[in-house]
Amino acid sequence: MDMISGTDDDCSENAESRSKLPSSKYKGVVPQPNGRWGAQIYEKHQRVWLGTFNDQEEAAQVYDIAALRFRGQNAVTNLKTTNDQDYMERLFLTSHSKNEIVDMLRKHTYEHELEQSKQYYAASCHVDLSESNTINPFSEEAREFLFEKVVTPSDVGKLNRMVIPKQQAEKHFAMNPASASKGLLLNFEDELGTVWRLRYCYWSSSQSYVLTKGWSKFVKEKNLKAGDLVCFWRSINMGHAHHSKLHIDCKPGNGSDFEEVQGRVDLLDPVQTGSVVRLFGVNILEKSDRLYCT
DNA sequence: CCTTGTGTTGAG
DNA sequence: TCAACACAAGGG
Repeated sequence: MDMISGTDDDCSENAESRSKLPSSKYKGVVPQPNGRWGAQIYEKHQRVWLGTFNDQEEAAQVYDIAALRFRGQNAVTNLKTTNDQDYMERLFLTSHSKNEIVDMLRKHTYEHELEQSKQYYAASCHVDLSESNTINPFSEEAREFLFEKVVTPSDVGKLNRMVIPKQQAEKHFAMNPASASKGLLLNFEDELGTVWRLRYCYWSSSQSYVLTKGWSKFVKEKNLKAGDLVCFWRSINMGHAHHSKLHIDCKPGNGSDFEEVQGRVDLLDPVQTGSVVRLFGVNILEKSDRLYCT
């Protein structure tokens, strides 16, 4: 019934050393002359070789990982269900360059590195979100911190908008007068690679810059609360000099209500008391440039 | 040697 | 963008 590409039945090794190689049922998986399996993915008219493996499933799995890294969460995969939300793995994938992922796959060290990172995330609670003006040496992209805001009750309320502090808006999101009334549609990518399309416009009545359409969805899905931080940054793709992407990330505030938070002078000064942040379901304490578990 | 993975082509 | 095929490069 289940004749899986006759590894043992159709090519009975006769004098016909030239028999056809068995095809794989998996995408991105190709047979090798010695009976092993190669994995490959194409990008930009070019093949990217992912290595050779003993069995199809292993090769297919490798293809899947590459596909998720190269093409995002909507990639067509063999075995991996894109639904199973492995937060850690997605973060792991998006925080490594394609070359790094490919190297791991070729050297068969991906699973190990992933586990290593999971341990690291859980143990040290380190994450490189919202680090200012830094370049991640493991990424192909340089990141430029723009600004962050502690969201107000009205930002997460029924007004379905977030006010961007005027100074920040004019500095980082310059908008020509023509677009002001209509606004601009901006794409922001979050740390998981999800793209949020937000309308950015100027409200002359209140003389303020705001994110409107799409914002309430962001608030809802990220479960943003007053006092939480929203961070904006820009990545510059080193390969294509002129392409930069906008990014948005958020993290919980320090657990107090917004009113309490407002009363605290040292809210944004981690040196003073350290702020508690929940990451991966763990409360962590932020001190200087490193994060520690509480 | 044997294995990898590139060159290449043609189908979709 | 993809797999099929042939075979040269490369390492032990």
